[in-house]
Amino acid sequence: MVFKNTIAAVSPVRISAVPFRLGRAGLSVAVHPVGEGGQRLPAGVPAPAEWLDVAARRIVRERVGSHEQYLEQLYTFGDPATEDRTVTVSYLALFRDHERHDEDSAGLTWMAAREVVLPSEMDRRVLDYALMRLRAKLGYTNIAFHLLPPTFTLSDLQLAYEAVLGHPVDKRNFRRRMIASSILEQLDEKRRDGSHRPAALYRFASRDDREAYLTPPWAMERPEVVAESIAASHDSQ
Amino acid sequence: MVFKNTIAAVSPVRISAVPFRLGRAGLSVAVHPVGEGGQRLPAGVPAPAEWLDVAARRIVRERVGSHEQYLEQLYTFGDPATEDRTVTVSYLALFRDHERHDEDSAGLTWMAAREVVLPSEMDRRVLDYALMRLRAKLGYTNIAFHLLPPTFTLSDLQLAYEAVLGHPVDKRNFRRRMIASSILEQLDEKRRDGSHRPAALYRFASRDDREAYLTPPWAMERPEVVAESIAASHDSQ
DNA sequence: GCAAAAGTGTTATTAGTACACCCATGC
DNA sequence: GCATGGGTGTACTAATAACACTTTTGC
Repeated sequence: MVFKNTIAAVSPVRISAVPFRLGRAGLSVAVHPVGEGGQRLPAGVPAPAEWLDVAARRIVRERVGSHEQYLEQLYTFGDPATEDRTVTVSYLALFRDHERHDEDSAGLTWMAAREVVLPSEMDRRVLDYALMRLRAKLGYTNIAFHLLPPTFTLSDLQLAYEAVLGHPVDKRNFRRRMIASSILEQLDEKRRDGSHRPAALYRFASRDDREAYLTPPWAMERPEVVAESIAASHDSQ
Repeated sequence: MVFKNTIAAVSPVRISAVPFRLGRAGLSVAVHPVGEGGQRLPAGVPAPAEWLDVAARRIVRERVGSHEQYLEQLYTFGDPATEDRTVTVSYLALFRDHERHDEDSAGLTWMAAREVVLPSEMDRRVLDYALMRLRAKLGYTNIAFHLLPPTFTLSDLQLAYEAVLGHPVDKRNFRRRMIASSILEQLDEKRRDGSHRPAALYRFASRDDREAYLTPPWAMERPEVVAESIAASHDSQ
């Protein structure tokens, strides 16, 4: 007997995003103010014939008013508490602080992550998970770069790590690790911005992030790489 | 202006699972035969008022005919190729070989992973990703245990790793690492199963998997502190 | 006694951690 | 000349990787 993959029921599908950036106040999230001092995460609905990841990108850009530097699907929640069996697909989005943001493009504001108050249980779950993933990924990917401008100093980079992690890291060990990783490329210019020694400027040496792990290669759009990696995962016996 | 999180459209939501177990032929997948030598991954639809993870568990148990040892959500795909905008939520499921499986409970059969032929593009994506995640997780979690019976020898465990990874690992380093991790507990009994020295039997010392996210040591500080800091970053100031 | 799998240590290399002072600049 | 952040090295410890022989059993 062969089972039919029958599709019987339908559910509303919702996309919910956590847009992060690094501001003067540290790690910030873009939220919609709602009610008395509460906020809600930006969300939306995919259009017909639209991949979820494409829909997420569109929704994030519409709401935030600028282009994200990084987008990653997190987790999908089915909430039985909702009458209509809403399914929420959550995304993490990273922005550069220096990019122009139409602050009020959609009633959206950037708030320090620790000051956000989310009345929605689902929103809290999504934010918690996004933060956890972001922190974890600092350790084994170059994800932090997506929060920084194209050129930056090692101190900038370290501050980014500390802002996300929530605790200080050792300067010498940090710099050694970063330089050893050889994803940084030192520029000739230096940045002079105060009464102190100028800081060397860096940029990323390579475009291809190795966020390989949790993000499937085909979920990121790099056709050639995708094919190879999928092939390899079967061959390697 | 405050944006409404309007839920306008609905989509069929489908759950697709990759049930793995370790058999004599190495890593096997449970599939439905379909067409001429092709297969399809087991799939189903969530019921009303059912969490996705609960639905996935139910579907996997119905199809495979026994209880999975481990279940994890993988990725959610919106396939614009389907007329009705089907959304597929994919899951990884691990089974113990020795459990009784109603082989034909739903026309389902276990096949060596490398021999599976999936006509569906979506099915191939899901299987590829499941395998990638399973392999990656071997390295930093005790996920392999869910593929083994309650008691096992170190050789069993090593064979499990090798079957999933697809390459041999060093016996002495493997045993040292496993024992050092102190998640194993040696039993008094030994297993005699051939004309050779009997092997010591082990079981898992703890129930709680630490699939703790890939948290690098230097991002960690002390465990409690991290927990606090995650909490703190949400509690409104 | 021999086949078959279990079990066991050492060495070399690499990665991580802790820690404190001098350097270049603007004012 | 002093305040400010930029930049540097060393010693200790822990983790990883490579590598081959002895032990216990069934027959």
